[in-house]
Amino acid sequence: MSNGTRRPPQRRKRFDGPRSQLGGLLADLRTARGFTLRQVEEATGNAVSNAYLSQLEKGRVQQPSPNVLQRLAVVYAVPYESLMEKAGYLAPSDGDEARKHRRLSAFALDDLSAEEEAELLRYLAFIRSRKPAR
Amino acid sequence: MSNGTRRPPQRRKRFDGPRSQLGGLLADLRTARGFTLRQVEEATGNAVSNAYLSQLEKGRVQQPSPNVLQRLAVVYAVPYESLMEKAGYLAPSDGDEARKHRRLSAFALDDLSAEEEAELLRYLAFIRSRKPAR
DNA sequence: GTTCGTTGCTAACTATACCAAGCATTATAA
DNA sequence: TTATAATGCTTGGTATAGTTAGCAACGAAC
Repeated sequence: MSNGTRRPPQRRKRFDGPRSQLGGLLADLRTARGFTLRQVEEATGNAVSNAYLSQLEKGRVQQPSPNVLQRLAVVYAVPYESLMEKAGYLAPSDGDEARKHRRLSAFALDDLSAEEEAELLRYLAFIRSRKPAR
Repeated sequence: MSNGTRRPPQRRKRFDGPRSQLGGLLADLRTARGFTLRQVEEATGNAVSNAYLSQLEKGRVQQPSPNVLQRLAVVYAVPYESLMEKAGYLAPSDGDEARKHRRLSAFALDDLSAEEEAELLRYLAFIRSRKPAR
């Protein structure tokens, strides 16, 4: 009752081998932002259940529908197309449109692919995990 | 055998899903080009069966997968996006959203310290150096 | 007439996306 | 300790996308 601020339990990370591309990406995006499965579920307006999101991240779903991908793209603030591509929808056949310029200028975050962003965020989380919380 | 349970001789219009805009569009596209269901099936490399195409045109399928839509878009020589839109995948409104999305919104950039930014930049360069230019 | 051959269409079935409910674990509070 | 809450994850089930096999109606040739 008394509103003690609980801290989320930390789960041990398991290394279950090579993750599916989309699953790993989604997991990285979520954890890098510090969201829980249920937070994402709510952020999508209950359009994506936490159970299903878990299955997605574990690579147990082959081809999630674009509806789901779009919701997640909004929540994670990544381009919809990159998720579609990872899901195997957008043919990588010399895709010209999805292939966007990469400037590589100063902090060209606009040009980050979702993959790169996920890696960066993961790395940032790693950096910060070594320092006391602010 | 085959006693009285015959189907009505007249092919009558079943009023099932008149509001399936996608179905009507697909039917129009096909008939306008003089294709038969089986011709389209073959034109898609047997990726879309004639039976399923019939269901699509009759509006019996709610949301065909993008794979199917892309195949049909190629066969009918129409933009993929229009079929996606008709299928209800791409949001019709939202104005000119698709161009550039805001990125990293959840992970405020101003939250980065100078050291963190520098480290991320170096890491980004490292990431990109490992991948051949796309 | 009776065969073919083609048309659109449907029934029956399989595969799987997706959810509701719950479980195991961890952490905090009493 | 025990209770409560929050986490990731699994299980059982339902809805539906998509296929294979086939049917009835229409011709054209025999």
